[in-house]
Amino acid sequence: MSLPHAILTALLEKPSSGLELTRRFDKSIGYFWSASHQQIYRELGRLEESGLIRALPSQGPSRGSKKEYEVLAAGREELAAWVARPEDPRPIRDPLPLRVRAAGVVGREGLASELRRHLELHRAQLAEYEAIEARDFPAPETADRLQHLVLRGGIDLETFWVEWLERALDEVEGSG
Amino acid sequence: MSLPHAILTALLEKPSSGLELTRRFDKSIGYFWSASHQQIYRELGRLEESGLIRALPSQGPSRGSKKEYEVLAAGREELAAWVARPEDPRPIRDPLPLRVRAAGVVGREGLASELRRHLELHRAQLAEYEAIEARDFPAPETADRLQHLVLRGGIDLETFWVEWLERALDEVEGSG
DNA sequence: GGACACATGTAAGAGGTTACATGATTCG
DNA sequence: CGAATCATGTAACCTCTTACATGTGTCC
Repeated sequence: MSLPHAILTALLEKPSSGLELTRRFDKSIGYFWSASHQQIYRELGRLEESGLIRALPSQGPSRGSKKEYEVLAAGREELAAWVARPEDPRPIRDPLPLRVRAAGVVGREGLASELRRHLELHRAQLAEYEAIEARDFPAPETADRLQHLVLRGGIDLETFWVEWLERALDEVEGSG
Repeated sequence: MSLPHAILTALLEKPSSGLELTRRFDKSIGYFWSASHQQIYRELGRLEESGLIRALPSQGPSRGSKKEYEVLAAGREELAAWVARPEDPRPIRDPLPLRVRAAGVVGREGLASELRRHLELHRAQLAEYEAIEARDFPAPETADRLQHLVLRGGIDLETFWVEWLERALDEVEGSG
């Protein structure tokens, strides 16, 4: 039940249309959540129906023409409640370490190239985040500290992957 | 499409029943994948139907009595192919950093206690993994290097969370 | 035989992915 | 007006979660 809250947060930061939200999910929200446009449109419909957001007045048909949403008081309250609501960490599900383990059983053929490919992808993501940090959070800061904290999380998580993949490649190429 | 491959790996390491698999998923497989017993029984059925595994001969009804599975040649081949198959990293979805970001918009009420709770959970998980490492991988090793690598991944990932949560708590308690 | 752990299974529904459908706007 | 892009939406399907159902073996 996190997608609706991710959307509420994004809409509070700035009222937007579905496609704009989709793009923002690809960027900053995407540090820790992702969603396709199909998911977002469906969820916007549900949120509107439950009275947590509303579409800004506009004319024209529903298909094809832009529709902007803003958060209502009930939506802000729901989001504030969610921040404090106890919710356990999600179980982890990442196929890559699983594949490394499988390689230990059935052989390492083809593993190294996949590890290299993933390493490059994570390095690129890390570089992107670091560029964002340099641009948006220069110098000892005063504001937006929580948003910076989330970005640091993204950076540190990508750093973890890069380092783990480097070690994995050492192991696989060194002895395989 | 990773659950079937996780099961194939586990069954190759040791032929097992559904419940035994469930327990092993809670332990070592669980470093990077989790699954409920419902998922596992369903997937075992599918894998058997596709001819990748088979149930070891036994008598008795299907409900209530133990049923062990082993991997067939086709299953081993499928797993080896999966190790080498290009597959992009999964999009990240973690609600906790999202909640931190939401707190930046609607206020930090109740956030610190959730962060503390998660910090304790991750510290406990980290301690558990480190105990496993001390027990199963003492001294400069010779074998099981890939499995150790996966465990190190689990340890480093938990370490990331612990450090990020400590920083987050500093931020939230220090100024909030 | 009652309680309890062991063990397998069914069903409904939410969340996510993939593929496709359709209208509006802009630019050459 | 044709093509590309912007923009919203539908449908089918798969995975995962939650709740429940049912049978077996053991110990008292």
